[in-house]
Amino acid sequence: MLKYQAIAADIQRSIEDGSLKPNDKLPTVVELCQIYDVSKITVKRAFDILVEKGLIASRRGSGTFVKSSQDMSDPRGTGAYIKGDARTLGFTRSDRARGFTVEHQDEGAITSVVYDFSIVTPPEKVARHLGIQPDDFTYHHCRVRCLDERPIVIESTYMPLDLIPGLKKSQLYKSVYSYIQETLGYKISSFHRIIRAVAATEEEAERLQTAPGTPLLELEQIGFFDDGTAFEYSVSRNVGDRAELRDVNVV
Amino acid sequence: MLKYQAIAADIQRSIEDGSLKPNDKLPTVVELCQIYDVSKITVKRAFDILVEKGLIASRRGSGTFVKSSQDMSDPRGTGAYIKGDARTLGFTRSDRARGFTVEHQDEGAITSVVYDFSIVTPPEKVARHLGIQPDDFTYHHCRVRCLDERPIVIESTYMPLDLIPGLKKSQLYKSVYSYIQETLGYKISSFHRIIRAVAATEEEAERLQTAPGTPLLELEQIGFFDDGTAFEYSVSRNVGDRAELRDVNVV
DNA sequence: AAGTGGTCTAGACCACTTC
DNA sequence: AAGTGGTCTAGACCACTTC
Repeated sequence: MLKYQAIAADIQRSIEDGSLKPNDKLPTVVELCQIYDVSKITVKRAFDILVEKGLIASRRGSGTFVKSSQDMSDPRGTGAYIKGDARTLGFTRSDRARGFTVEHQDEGAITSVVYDFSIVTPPEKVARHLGIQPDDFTYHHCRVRCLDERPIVIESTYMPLDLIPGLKKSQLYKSVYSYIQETLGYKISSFHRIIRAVAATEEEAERLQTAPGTPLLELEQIGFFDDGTAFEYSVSRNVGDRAELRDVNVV
Repeated sequence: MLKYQAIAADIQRSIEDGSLKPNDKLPTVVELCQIYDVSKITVKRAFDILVEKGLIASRRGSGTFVKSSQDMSDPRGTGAYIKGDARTLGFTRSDRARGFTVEHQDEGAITSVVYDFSIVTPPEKVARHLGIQPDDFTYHHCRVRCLDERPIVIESTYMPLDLIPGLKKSQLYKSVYSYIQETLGYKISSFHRIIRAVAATEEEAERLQTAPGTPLLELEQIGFFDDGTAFEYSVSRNVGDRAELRDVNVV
């Protein structure tokens, strides 16, 4: 682990276990340089991570402070939410405050129903977003993911065949991302997303065990490897009252 | 403007005007150091900005490349969308590709209808999120914002009275954020958000000129000054087929 | 072996806040 | 005047890719 990540993780731990309380002043940058035996720029990068997470705020001339707790976790008791970076984790659910999330795939509470898994030529729009030709083959799969037997989201995903050889239906019941990252060794680096509210169609309503017209949170998304290659185009629709998306937005 | 920001802006300009095309290789870090007469870490920070925006990707050992264009602007032709950081800009609409947005308040196309502007004691939940006591006074306002006469979003906002003296109803027809930043001199630094899909109530439907039950994109949001003080709690509900939210998510 | 980007140092210099 | 965080340098060292 890199030094600035280690320092950020260490400070985050102090905040989460209560040794640093809301509005507490952190040690100064120079003190932290001595404590961790690093240079200023390394402490600054650690701060950047925690500012990005919404945990601290710095004031030039006066110091760096723990933000007053803004515990927005699971306010409607839905028991499930999607974090900002949830797509890399696969499906997640709320674990504790501060938006910290953990995978629960091994606990058996999260299940998938696969409605389609095939190799097709993609729609023109999908081909364009993936940067491939319309006659290049892609995997297409459609699945519903459930938390404790309750359908949460229906996803439709396209991935270029060339990029991801050997994908099998059985992987769809687990995390496709871990297959890509661990088995194939690619590094997923970013997602471009558009978020909308839409009404459930009849088919979606049936598969999601809800009524047609029910509000769904739609995520249209393109995933990229760290070399900038688009590896995935996906549209997922989450049942409005069973999922939500969290975000920390630094200006 | 800081050096790394200037370099990032310069490279972004080259990408947008086509001098750098998708998949083109940028000059190496060392070359850019010479071109701009800066050190490596400054070039790296410029790269970080552009990676964050989804414009470039670096590959250790081989170079830095322009991402293949992922033009997702206004795919449904709604003519209006909310960018990731739109809340600081106030209400915005699509201007060009790559998610670049501009304010259009001076063109008269964006209008507001204010349904309520009063000083009240906040609900318990709001007080908690703002870090104030339930008997501390807050401004409360509810308004509908329209693009070309068409209602897009209904907002309900609470702001602590103590923090923002002198707010008048007339400001609500312009941007409250510019009042806070320019007139009062505070610096807005971040927002915590939860995004959901919900159904329009009868009252909302009437004010938004749509049908009850229509899917709305809800943003529940807390805004912070750069010293970590929460200055705003707001819930806004955007008509599903008239607005969308964009996002670039770096893992 | 040569070239690439990423991390990190030790310290200069600056803007801003506090006293 | 002293203390705070933010930017930036010049360069070392490293991990990785390309040839």
